[in-house]
Formats: sequence, structure tokens, C-alpha cells
Amino acid sequence: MKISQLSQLTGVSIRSLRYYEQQGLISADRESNGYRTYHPLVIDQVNTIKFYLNLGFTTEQIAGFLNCVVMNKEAFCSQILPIYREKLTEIEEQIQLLSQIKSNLEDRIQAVMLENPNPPGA
Amino acid sequence: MKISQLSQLTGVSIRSLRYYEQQGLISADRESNGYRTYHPLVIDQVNTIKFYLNLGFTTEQIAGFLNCVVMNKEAFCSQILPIYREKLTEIEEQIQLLSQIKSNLEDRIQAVMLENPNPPGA
DNA sequence: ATAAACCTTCACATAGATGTCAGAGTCAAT
DNA sequence: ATTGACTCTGACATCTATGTGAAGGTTTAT
Repeated sequence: MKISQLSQLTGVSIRSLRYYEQQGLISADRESNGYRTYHPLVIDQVNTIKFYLNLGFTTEQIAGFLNCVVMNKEAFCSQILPIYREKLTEIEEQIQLLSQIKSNLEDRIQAVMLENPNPPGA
Repeated sequence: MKISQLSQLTGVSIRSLRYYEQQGLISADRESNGYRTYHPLVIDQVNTIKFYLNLGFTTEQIAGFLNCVVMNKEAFCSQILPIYREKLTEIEEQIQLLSQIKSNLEDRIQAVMLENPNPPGA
């Protein structure tokens, strides 16, 4: 299939598909005219990439384990565990930071409301 | 005081101090030679800026309410409440998104461990 | 053959705070 | 007067995925 079709089927922009290829995440054959031709399996692959991008991995990180994930469905791929765990820790730290910020913000709101019992927008 | 002193006292780089000035967050008098001279009150102001940057506000947003905060200690500044609330909502959304990502990640980890009962790094 | 709808590559833009460097002026101390 | 430590402005780099546009080749249908 051609690139616009892959784009439609995956919901990923043409621009991004070419970018993924440039980053080594997907590959494409070329027709004689230079057009990219994709194997149907690439659809799954792109969806997998979407999934990991949503998880907060960068394309570079994804490139590091995508083959493993795609080929083996994660079995026999225990190398991926530390990566997941590292990411998990990172996410947890972000959540903690945001929670702290949230607390601070709630404190500020309380402070304003106490000093200003009848604000217009309350 | 001069800029390097302010930098030391606040822990904010000289580069950033100049940037804050450019964004209208702080102001400086100039000596006859062109050097910036800061009023001691600016120290507090810079610390306040640090605080709000940590809260995730942009310098542009901070510029919008900094005068109010610094001058009035937030009293009589009920206009600031909607801004805080908006930011709070934003933070809460980020936390929720991260929590979902965290769940997904934990699922992946479970999946790998089930398919791979005795991984080297476990 | 001409237009519409594809495809290609290359490259610049974005967002935001900060690092860093270059070129140049200034001040203090020797 | 020279050196070292400051200061100034201006500008480019960073990080990352994606948007956008130009300039040009291809295919398909009329």
C-alpha cells in the first residue's frame, strides 16, 4: 500500500510516517517511480509505535526495543523489562512532582480566598 | 547590586535574569556605564518568579499576575483566582494522563513477566 | 494534453527557558 | 599599562514530533 493509505489506516500523518522511517522505526520498499510501498504488517507496527509514543517513549527509545516487541510479542524479551521499569519510575516521579505542584496551587488558592472572602468570581 | 550578585543570592543564572527582564518580569536601573543595578527588593521578586516557574507557569503568564502578587501579597487580587484554578485543572489533567500511562506500563510489565517467568533481571 | 491528486526531498518553524559563544566595553588592582 | 574579572548585546543551539510549504516528478482521468 502507499503512504496515504497507511496514513488513513493508522491515523498517523504522512509527515510522521516518513519521520518514523527516518528514525528507523518502519521500513518501506520503493516502486520504480520512487513511491514508498508498505507491507500490510506495517499497520500493526505503526499502531505499536503510537502506543509507545503515548507512553512517553521517544522514537529513539522505541527504536531500541521495537523489533523485539514486534517480532516476539515481548516473550523472550526480558531486556525490555528494565526499560519499562525505568520509564515507570520516571512517570511516578513526574506524578509526584505534579502532586506537589497541585498542593502548592491549592494552598495559594486557599490563601487568596481567606484574604479575600468575597471575590467576584467565586 | 549588580547582576552577578543577584544571581548568587537567588541561584538564578545571569542569563535567566536578563531573560526575565526581557519578558518584563523584573526591572533594573542602569549605571552610567550601562551595567544593571538591582534594587534589593528584586531578590524576593526573583524568588517569587522561581516559585511560579516551578508551578508550571510560563513567564508570560507570570508577567500577567506578578505585579499583583508582589504588590498586594495576593490580597485584593481576586483576578488571580481563575488563573490558579485553570492551572490546577491543567495539572490535574496531566496527573490523570500520567496515571493512565502508568497503568498501561504496569500492564506491559505484567504481560512480559507472565510470558517470561524467569527473566534474568527479575 | 491538461488538470487533479498523488508522490518525492529538502528545509524551516514551533514552543520555552536556558546554555553558550563572540565581540566589545569597563573596572580594579598590580 | 596590562591583566583578570566583570558587564553588555546579539545570536545561535538545545530537545522532539509534527506542521507546513516549495519545487518538482507521476499517475489517472477527462
